[in-house]
Amino acid sequence: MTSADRSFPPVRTLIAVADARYGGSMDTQYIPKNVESKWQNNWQETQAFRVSEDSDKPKYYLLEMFPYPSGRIHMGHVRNYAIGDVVARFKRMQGFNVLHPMGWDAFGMPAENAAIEHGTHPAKWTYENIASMRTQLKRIGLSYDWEREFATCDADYYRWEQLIFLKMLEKGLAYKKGSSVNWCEDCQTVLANEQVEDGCCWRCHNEVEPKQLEQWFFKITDYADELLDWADKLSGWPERVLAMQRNWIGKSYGCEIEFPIVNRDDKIKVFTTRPDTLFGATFMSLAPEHPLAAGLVSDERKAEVDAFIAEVARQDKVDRTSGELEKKGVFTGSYAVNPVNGEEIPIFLANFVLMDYGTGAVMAVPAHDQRDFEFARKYELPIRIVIQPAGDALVGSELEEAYTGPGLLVNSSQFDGVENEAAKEQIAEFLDQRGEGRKTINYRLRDWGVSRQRYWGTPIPVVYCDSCGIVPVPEADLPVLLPTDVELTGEGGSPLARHEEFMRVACPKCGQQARRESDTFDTFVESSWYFARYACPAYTGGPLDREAANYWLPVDQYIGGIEHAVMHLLYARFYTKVLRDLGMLDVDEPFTNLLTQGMVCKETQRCREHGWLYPEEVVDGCCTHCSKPVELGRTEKMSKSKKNVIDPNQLIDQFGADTARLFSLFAAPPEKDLEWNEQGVEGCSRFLGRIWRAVADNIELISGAEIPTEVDGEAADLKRKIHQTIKKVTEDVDGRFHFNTAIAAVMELVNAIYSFKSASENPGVMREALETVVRLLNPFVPHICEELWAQLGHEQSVEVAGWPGWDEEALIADSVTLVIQVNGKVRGKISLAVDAAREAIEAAALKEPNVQRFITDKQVRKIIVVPGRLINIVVS
RNA sequence: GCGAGAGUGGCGGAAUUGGUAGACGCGCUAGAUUUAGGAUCUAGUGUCCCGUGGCGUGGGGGUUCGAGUCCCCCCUCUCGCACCA
Repeated sequence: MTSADRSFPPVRTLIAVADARYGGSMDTQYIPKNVESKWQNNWQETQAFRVSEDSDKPKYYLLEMFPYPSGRIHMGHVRNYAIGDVVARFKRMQGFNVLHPMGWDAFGMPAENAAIEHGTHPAKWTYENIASMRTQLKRIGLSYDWEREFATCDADYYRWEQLIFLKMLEKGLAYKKGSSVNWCEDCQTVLANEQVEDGCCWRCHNEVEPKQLEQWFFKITDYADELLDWADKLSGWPERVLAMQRNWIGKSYGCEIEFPIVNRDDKIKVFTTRPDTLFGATFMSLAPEHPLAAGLVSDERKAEVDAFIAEVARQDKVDRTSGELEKKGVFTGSYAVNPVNGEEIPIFLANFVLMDYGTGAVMAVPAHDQRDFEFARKYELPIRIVIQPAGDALVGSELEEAYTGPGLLVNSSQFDGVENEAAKEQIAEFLDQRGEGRKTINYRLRDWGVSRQRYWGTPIPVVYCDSCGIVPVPEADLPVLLPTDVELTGEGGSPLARHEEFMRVACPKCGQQARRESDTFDTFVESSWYFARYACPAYTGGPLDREAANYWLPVDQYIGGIEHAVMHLLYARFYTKVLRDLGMLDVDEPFTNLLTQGMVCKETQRCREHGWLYPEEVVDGCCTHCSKPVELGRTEKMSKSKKNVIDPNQLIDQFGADTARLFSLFAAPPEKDLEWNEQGVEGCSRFLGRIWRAVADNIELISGAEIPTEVDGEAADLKRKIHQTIKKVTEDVDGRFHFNTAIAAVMELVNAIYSFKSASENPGVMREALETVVRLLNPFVPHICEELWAQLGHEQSVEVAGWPGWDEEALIADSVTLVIQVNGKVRGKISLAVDAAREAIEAAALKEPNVQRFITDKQVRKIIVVPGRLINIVVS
């Protein structure tokens, strides 16, 4: 790739303009406050970041995960949006038509809780928070197209979500069923499986309990295979996110086998991935909640079994699935028949069998499954070897642990001697022919439960009629508006259910009095398609203007936190495929590239008497309340509870947005955790002051200077450094997101500017150096760069000037320093002409006095010359 | 247990294909300037005896002229999943 295609604008004419605007002088002191408000106003007035589809430039859609409008931005937001803004500004300077929108994930519980606590209406609370956060975001100087902003609680947004739901209902992708769901008593609502972490609510960490309820579900399981297959094609995603999603989908190949129950006209279905071990099944284990469990219990065993069921029910889900739990069970008194050998095996209930995986029933093969093995030993059940590893002869009674490796089948009648992998197929085939089983694929993934028993969300647009049953709200009647006059007390279930006027509705089908659905959607539904709506936020003809959506989508780069690896990112992928299949969109996947940024961390500080302390409560290592020395704690994610937080607003007041951005980008690469450090912030502030002074000190000197193409001596070195820096920064930013090293490279260039002694003889090169610094840093610290660019005499925004290209010619040095090694150890350095012949290089290296010391009296066996780098003299 | 990633100065972090380990910043030391400064500038700063030099990227082995980087074994840490049948 060559460069220099974007040459610097003719300097003299622009200087005249600059003189007119600035009178040829500039403040010697950098005052961020003045600079930043000036340029923020300028961007707003000129609508600098507005985009539309009608452009000759290639499109680039950059998106950061939109925030929940809590009312205050935190450092995590600053980091996330600073990273995004670098990419947006960089791509724009590179000549892309960049869509960079922002909006609000505005439905959700905090608004409702605020209403319950303080009596403010969720809508008022939310929109006021949005207004305040918008102001805060604008202070960071982010280059959003604010014209596209929307909040998901806008009826103009959620009405289309309701329409998509109706279409999903038509296609059978949305359905209602009664089942055991995850109930969070604290949040007074149901949660999807993805939203339960270690048995606790992802939001409030309260323990989740099972509850039998009728709920709406989205058929994400229909897309399990596609979601899984595409996980292999998303090369722009971090491997760990894909791994988490694959894991969550949990596809496993196996066999469903039916075991008739002795003396009953019923069968128990089990799922197994090991049909090859079927002849080794010596008992069966059922989940205590299994629907057949109660019916299987003989009278004399009833008391014992009931006690066991009650005991398991008392255990919470965390313990139940911990793996540490002792395997326990109880015999039901009933027997099942192994379909392949007619053997009658006892049926147990076991605490480790989960109702929500597979069929809730397991054929137990103790010889070849560790859990069954432990269970069998405890209850003295037979252990029968059916797979023998090569060169070994296992004996069931002598086994110390289950054998799960490969081998040949034994004790398996007609399958004896078959290799076990092949036997999986053969036994499945055998069962299938006899109608006793079939090959199946089992998924861990469950359908997405989307009903929420809360007020502040999108109303689910259906009506319940005594005669007609579930009736969808006709499209023409959308939106089903969320009523504003509700009473929020936090008690007595969903507030909507108590709202008579909302609930009472005529059945759209028969006209009889009916009632509305009082549940609202999970707020993850809104965030599953907002990125598509940004393509056409004002479109009134449907959820998506297909043309606009197809122009912008997919999102080229998505940036956000890892905490959404499974929830939001899986739902958004699912929704994209649904929208595609509904004919609203033509893309398969929403996000081509994903960057998951690390957390913002800070050291914690604690006073023995006053507990955790905010940074401002500590002066000279002592607590401001009691003057006792403060204990330093671990570096942890910034959180209010540990008080190790930095308020972005205060930070910007003190140092300016550019410094806040610069530190967020410089202190660590984006995907790693960032450790906040006050002195590091000061260092960044100092660096900006250094650039400002470099321009101010030279502004008169370089006024009117042309950028030369041919220079020599020290000026040639500086010119080479300029172009090396352009190359380095371009390569670091473009696709690699190595912002920290890109900034370091510019710092080196600034250091070179300070060391440049012959500026007065070479004002043109000085100009080139300063202008390059400004252009390269613009994506990182745009306010100061816009200001300096104007001070340097340019009329238009530095973004218009574009991203600088490098000149390959300027990279070439006349001479090059080569390291001389003897046996791989550095013994000297020589400077030689770039085009020096190999013989000359070798000769020069051997002549070096210090090299001589290490090779005299030795035999030179070999000389390795790595052009431009080093010479290694091998001696013995 | 499975999966992903990491281990480099006092600290945050560099080293893109095997080629000068420690770029850049913080901190620290000294000097200059200043009424003073937590401002600015200059120089130094992995470690070991002063220096020529020796040692040094979690530990041990290997490949190579040459290894932070490649291969084998081991240790530690972080994150995710986990009685998944």
